[in-house]
Amino acid sequence: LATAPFNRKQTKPPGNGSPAPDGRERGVGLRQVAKAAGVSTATVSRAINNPEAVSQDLRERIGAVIERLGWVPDGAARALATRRSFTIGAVFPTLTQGDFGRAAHAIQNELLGRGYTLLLACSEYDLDQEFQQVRKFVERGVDGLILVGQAHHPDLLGFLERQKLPFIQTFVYDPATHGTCIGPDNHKTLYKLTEYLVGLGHTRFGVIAQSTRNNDRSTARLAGIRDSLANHGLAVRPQHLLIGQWTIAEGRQLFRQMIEAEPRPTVILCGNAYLSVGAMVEALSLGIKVPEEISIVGYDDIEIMSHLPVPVTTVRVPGEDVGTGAARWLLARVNNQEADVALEYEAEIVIRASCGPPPGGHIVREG
Amino acid sequence: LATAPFNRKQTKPPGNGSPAPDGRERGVGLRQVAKAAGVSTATVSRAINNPEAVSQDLRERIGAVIERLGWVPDGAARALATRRSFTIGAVFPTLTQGDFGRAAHAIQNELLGRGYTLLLACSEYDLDQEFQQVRKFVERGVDGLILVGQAHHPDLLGFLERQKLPFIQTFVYDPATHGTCIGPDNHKTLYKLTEYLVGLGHTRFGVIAQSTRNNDRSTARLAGIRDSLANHGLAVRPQHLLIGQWTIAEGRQLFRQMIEAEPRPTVILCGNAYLSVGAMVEALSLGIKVPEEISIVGYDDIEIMSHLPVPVTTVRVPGEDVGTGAARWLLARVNNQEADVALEYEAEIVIRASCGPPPGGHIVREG
DNA sequence: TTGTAAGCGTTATCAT
DNA sequence: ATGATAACGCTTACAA
Repeated sequence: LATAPFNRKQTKPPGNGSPAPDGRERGVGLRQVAKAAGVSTATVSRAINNPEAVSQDLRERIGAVIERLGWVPDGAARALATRRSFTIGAVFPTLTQGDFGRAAHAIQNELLGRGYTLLLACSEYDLDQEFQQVRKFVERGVDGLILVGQAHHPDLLGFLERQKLPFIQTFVYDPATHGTCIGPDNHKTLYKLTEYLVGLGHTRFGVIAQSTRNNDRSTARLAGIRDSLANHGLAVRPQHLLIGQWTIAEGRQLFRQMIEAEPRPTVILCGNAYLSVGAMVEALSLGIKVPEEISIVGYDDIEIMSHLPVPVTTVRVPGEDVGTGAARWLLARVNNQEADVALEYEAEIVIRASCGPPPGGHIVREG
Repeated sequence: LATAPFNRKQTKPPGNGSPAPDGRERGVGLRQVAKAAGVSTATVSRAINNPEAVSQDLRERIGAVIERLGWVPDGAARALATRRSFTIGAVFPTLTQGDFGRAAHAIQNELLGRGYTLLLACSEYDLDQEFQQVRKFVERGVDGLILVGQAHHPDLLGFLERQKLPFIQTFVYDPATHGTCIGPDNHKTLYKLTEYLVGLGHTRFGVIAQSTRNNDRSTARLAGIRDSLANHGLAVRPQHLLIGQWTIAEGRQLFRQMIEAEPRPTVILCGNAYLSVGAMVEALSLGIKVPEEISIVGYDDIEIMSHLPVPVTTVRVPGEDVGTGAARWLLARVNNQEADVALEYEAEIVIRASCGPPPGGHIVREG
């Protein structure tokens, strides 16, 4: 039935062929340009996509006509014909967080320079929403996809697999999954940071973490802390593990809660910049001396952290580099080229005044 | 020549017609779905775009097949056929500034709920870059465009005009251009704010403004300040007008410069949140009492401003509302409907501890 | 309600 | 170097 062939070309209404089927004056298109320049559509197409293949003379004439008519090529038609959209999609949990904003910027710059457009969306840390955004992007025909982290909707990766869509997961690096991720090794980073703090003599660690629900990076960081502490026979007490989101207000409130715990921790590790700023600000307003009475460290570096009365020690994730690297790597994949990009980006521990030895503590170094 | 008709349909290579031209197994498409469901492509198309027009039976069968085959409709083809992309483009100067970030979020939510996708780009306050981004968006076939401010590349508006592309300019409202803009009236807002400060008794106004180059909102705000002051026979002294960008570091530096001016201003108006935070932080670190010795006010409200030891008085622009309104208004235009949206959004003056009467000053009230 | 087939505005493959 | 024309994958009259 529906598979039957049908070749009755004669059925076509009279005046036909390819160009200008009837008298309708649609907006300017390739055909109008071609006609006005007295050449074929193929030549105009070549003139813009592969100028060298067209004679100097024609190239100029066509350029002039395009200018005069104000023609803008139709991306949809082009995408349909080439099966490529020259578009890359990126889904971030949020854009208002320091390193994501920096990365988005870097990605856009990198893509722009190579003729690609970036489609940007926010998932608000919601896996379903992320999946939905990704589907949208796939429908829009993106040539590649940039995601954050490795925790996704259970169907997401399979979906991308079936669509044969190149993608890269950013802000994560795990040797075990080399080739799919780009960013810092979250576990290693917090392991190092914790080692440093243990080295200062700290023994009671408070953690104000971002929720690990739908956030594998947060999970990895927590594991890094735990593994380091375990090395020294230490652990985070239950009452010293608090969960927050991304506001200064929460940071303040959780800090207050933390210092009332028994025993009081000697240092507080915060899951992101806002929580740490909140903790710092609250300490200030309570008149608690940092780092003399308690040390505070953050994660991610936003400008205010270095301008507070007691600047906050933190981890600086090279968001720009991660973004640029992700874009480069992805474009290489999209074009079946070899990608010459680093996949692991070391996060830097930025030591500022907010951490020191524990109160009454003594430096204990392994060795 | 190129205008000659050509009707030699017979030239076509053998096996043709419309569907499955040859044996190639391309990815799943509408045709594969139709074939698998034993219906025509038209029916499948209707089943997804206009389900009511298809019998219950078929609708379910088709849905199952789509699911099984994992078909994702091709947006480019759809856009080509419908002449619509269900895509809206937005170009912001930056995303890392409070109100823009909020607006972007709001726009995205509004669009998502109505089946549109948002394309987001940053111009970095550069008019050429803005124009370039807009051109890209037009090529991508956006159905509408969201811009910030009224200052654009000289050819931009004409370009949009010729493309007959609906657009709206956000974060500006000027009764003179009603119908093209949505946001607060920048002139009015700073006029009001200045009146308030004059009312507190201030006479020497320092201004740390954002550059007015390529920034009509900044220009309007400056004019608002000047007009209000003129009403009282006052003016901003040249040495009291400093220009910055958007970093806390600059705010600090310019604050230092400002308080060394002769005479010292009694109040400093900052062009954005970061400059005001910088000023506040610098005052703190210099031990200058705010507001006793000098008052500080900002523009735009970011969380940290209310958490500093002396919270900063500022103007809160309803970025979410502006974004939502802009999206609604634009979609209405795109669909030739009446837009039932407010175009002026009053900015709110958020009074906090950072401003008070001038040192040794007395309250002077007009009237 | 369902099917047929003509576009949508490009690109790309052939010829010439 | 240039021209003719068949796709590209979908929507949508129009027909049945």
